[in-house]
Amino acid sequence: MKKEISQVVIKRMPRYYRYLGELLEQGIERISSKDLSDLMNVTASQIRQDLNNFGGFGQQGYGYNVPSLYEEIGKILGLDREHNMIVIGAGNLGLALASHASFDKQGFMVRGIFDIRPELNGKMVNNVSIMLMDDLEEFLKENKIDIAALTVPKEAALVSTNILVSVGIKAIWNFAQVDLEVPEDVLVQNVHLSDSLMRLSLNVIQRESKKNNVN
Amino acid sequence: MKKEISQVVIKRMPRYYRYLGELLEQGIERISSKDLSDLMNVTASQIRQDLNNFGGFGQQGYGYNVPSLYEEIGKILGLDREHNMIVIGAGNLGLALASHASFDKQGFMVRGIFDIRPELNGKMVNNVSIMLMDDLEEFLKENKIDIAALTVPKEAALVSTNILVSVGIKAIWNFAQVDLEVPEDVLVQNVHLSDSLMRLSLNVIQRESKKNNVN
DNA sequence: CAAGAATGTGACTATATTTAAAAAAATATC
DNA sequence: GATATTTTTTTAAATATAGTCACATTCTTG
Repeated sequence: MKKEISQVVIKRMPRYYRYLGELLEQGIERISSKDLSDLMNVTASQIRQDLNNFGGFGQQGYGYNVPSLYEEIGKILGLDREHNMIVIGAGNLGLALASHASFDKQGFMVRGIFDIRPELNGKMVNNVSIMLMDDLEEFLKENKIDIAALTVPKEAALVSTNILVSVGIKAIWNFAQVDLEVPEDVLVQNVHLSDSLMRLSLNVIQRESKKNNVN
Repeated sequence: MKKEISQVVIKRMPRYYRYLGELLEQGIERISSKDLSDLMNVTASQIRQDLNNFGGFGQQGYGYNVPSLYEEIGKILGLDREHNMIVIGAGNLGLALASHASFDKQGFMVRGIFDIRPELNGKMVNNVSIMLMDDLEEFLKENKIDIAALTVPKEAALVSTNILVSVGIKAIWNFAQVDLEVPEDVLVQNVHLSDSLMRLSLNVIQRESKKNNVN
């Protein structure tokens, strides 16, 4: 029986990967959980426990081998394979995602961009062509797409989601300001920018009121 | 003695605000925590407890008044005031933030965009002018800016952060792939898009391996 | 081969969430 | 119009989850 890995742990994995990548660039061969914890401002035991969810990558008396741990976490994150992506919405946000170099590098390949505006049809962005929303369904039937990024307004997002789900897409990266309703086997990863900004604002206010408070 | 509000609670507040906004649009006057919980797929007790962190907004036997709760949560999130923002980086992502209509509506006003590329200097985006990075420091001294959004590469983000901090900016909305080091009184809200995408990827893999597992 | 280093793991503590009990307000009933 | 009943929030207690600590075990290294 495999234990389910909790979302809090999953959330931390990309950050480990990022720091390991930097250590790798610096040519550092080994690192202890203690040294990594100092670098990342988390406890060493959390690092050890997080990693142990996926396996024992360290070695007593030695620590962790940077190149090998980097590779292992990469595998855990699925960066050892290619992911075929499409972007729905050719606005600034959609274009930003489609032309983001580091996604390519990590194996997330944008295979198409879709928009409702006819004047954009056929335009190329970063070697990927913009197509019409009307062509989405057929495109999805002809190409094996793993992930769809939604960068369209609320209503359009709901319509698009129905198409995506009906064609069998299993992962949606949602930037629209709405919670998508999808079948159980479809994963949705939300990036609610407004929510994030409001959180920042709330924290600012909390900070202020705390400061003004006679403690 | 005021109890500190935990980040998990803060994270949920914008979502409540979003749903309350939709109820308001639909002209719904009152709602019980139970009905809201069905709508939002969280437990009713969590809603009540979350809201009670900020005050008693409900009424026994009645539930919550939608317009008034919407307004109260708005205040909590700081949407009753104007926030002056700048965007650093006039790439697609920066432009997306600068031209995002709903930020304006919620009181987050973009007052300037900064970029290193001289050819963009003076261009207008959504009634806001693009300025040179060299002019950033002076601009910040002459204008009261509350929030700076960082949409530049790693190295540029670190340089910009130093300027921002030195001039006294207290809130940074960070889209760069790096953890910023700032004094204790400066708040950083990270939006790590790559991390988010990797998390989606990891979850997809987890889902797959679970499916293939003989349980 | 022995001393030191650092992981992996189980026990403990803290935090977060849910359930349960109590209190208050609104509506129904006489 | 007073009283009983229902609704639903509050407050408190219990459970579940997450994070930390500490140590026995294992590996490295001189």
